[in-house]
Amino acid sequence: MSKSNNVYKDAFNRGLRLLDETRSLPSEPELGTLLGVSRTTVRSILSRMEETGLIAWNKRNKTVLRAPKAEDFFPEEETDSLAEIIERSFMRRLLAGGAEAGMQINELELAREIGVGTTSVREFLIRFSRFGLIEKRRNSHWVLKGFTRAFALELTEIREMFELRSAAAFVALPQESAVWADLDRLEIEHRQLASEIATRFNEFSELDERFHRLIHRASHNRFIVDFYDVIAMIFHYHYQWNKAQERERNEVAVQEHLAYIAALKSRDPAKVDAACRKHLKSARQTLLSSIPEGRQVQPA
Amino acid sequence: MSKSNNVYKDAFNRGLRLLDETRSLPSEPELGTLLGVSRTTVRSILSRMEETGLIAWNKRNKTVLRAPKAEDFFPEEETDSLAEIIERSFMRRLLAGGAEAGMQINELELAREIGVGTTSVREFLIRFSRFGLIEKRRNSHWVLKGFTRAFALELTEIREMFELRSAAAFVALPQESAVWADLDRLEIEHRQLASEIATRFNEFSELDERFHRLIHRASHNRFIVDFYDVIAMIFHYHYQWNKAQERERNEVAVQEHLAYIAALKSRDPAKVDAACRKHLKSARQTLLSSIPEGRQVQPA
DNA sequence: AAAATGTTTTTTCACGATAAAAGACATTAT
DNA sequence: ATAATGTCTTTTATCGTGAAAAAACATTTT
Repeated sequence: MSKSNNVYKDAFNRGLRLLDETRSLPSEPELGTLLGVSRTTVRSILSRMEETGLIAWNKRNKTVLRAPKAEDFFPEEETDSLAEIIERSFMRRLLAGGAEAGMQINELELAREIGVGTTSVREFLIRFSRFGLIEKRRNSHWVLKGFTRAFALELTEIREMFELRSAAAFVALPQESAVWADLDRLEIEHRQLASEIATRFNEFSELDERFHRLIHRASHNRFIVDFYDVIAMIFHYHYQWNKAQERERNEVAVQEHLAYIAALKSRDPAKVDAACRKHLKSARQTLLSSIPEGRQVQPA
Repeated sequence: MSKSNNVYKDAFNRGLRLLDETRSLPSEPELGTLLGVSRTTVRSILSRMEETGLIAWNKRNKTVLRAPKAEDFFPEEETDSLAEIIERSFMRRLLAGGAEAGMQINELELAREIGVGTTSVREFLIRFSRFGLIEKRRNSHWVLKGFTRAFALELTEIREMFELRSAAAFVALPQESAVWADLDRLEIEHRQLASEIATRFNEFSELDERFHRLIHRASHNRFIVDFYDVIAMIFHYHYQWNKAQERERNEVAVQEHLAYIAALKSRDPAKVDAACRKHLKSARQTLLSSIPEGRQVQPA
């Protein structure tokens, strides 16, 4: 098996959802941009849709014959890219098992365990190394640095520098800038979420990421924008493993975001700075409190 | 050819230089740590040294028979790792030829041109992507973002944030910290270089890197420390291609460093901040002035 | 002529295989 | 008993290969 066709399968599944909405599908190039794949893949998708009786396909005519059923979809797990599979496996090991700092990482073993080639694992590790959790010994193995308190502190230090600067840049943007409309939309979403927080609290992390990315983008600095990938990754896995007080935490965070948004809209740098600092401080606390390890010195 | 033995060749060359200094070589493990390679490689080296009559080797006895001659060394170009070869080729193309932003990068073409496998090129590009000069399109090619004025500004913005913070952390280090001795040593090297600047000006960039890395390390933040790799890489290639006023530039920079060092030694945060800002400002100017592109708007 | 479809070529992604290098284990020397 | 040497095993670095996917080119349709 030299390359899985997950791109095709994933696009096919997404393509199925389009069938509900229309009587006939658009042109191949159009479908390509819509699904984010090449025409080659679009044609494979259309072929299968024809074969399984979903559409009648004759050149430009792609008539929808029936609505897709559950069995028309490819199974979810077949639509993931290898990189995603490796990342999940790796993070599970890292967060679940004994992920002690200093432990060495074996490419071959990882590859065998996950059931993939070594090249894919190597490439994953190289990409992953920018998160600062692993490090390569020249001509030798990788070393796990560990998801430690030190790591969290270093991460949040940079985060705070970058976000304060981005927030300051944000308020300096002209009124015509599209970000203000984006911010208004996010504010509405926040208010909706706040009013239904009891049931929808688990939707917060996605909203959180979008909100912070919007702010970081105002820096117009690729290094700042890219750094948010590190934060997002950590928070993503962190929240999957630490569900303690999730509802309460998110409830607080939503309110902080609303205050932050209000400060941004006031365009008063001092208010923004204060609201931003307040939110970042509690975000830091949340992260730190989930990392045990901070062996307190016992008072004598 | 599945893997070049450049590790062996490079270590062999370095091993040859040890022969000048002693009458007999130390134990295999000791040589291993000295040369930074495994015992396996050490033994290959010793074998060859024996074969070519450089040493007599019998178990623990490794007697030096003669001094190494020029022809004993492996050619320099055979000691480079593939990654170094690829990086150089890539940077040459990027800085020399038409490196227009938006241009797409072709893995296969690059691999063919350099004469290496695609895997190595892929891995290089992934590693290189953290420098912010290229970007991957999902399931598709890489895109060159270009070494533009915008890039230089974004880079220096982060550099300045990080270095100011590191310098502030530096002065807060206790007197017992080893960094103060390191700083003293660097100061001496700076003074020596300053006094012979007319002939040794090209040695500055190496000293520059060591100095700034020392300061960044005081941040105790892996993201700050790692970011210096980006700066070092850019400056490294930048200086290879822009030799205009090299002597004058370096002369100024050495003096700025000395003032900066004096400020650090004074342990006065305000002075440090001022000296740091001054130096970073001129470093930024130097970098910016070498990037043409800043198409001036012609006065009407 | 512009945009779609049909066809062919090229590139990316991922694998297994192999030599270099590291590492582990067994044996011998101080 | 410790530390070296000798030997064997495992892992890393790199390549060539082939299928998936993209891209380029040619042809047809509106």
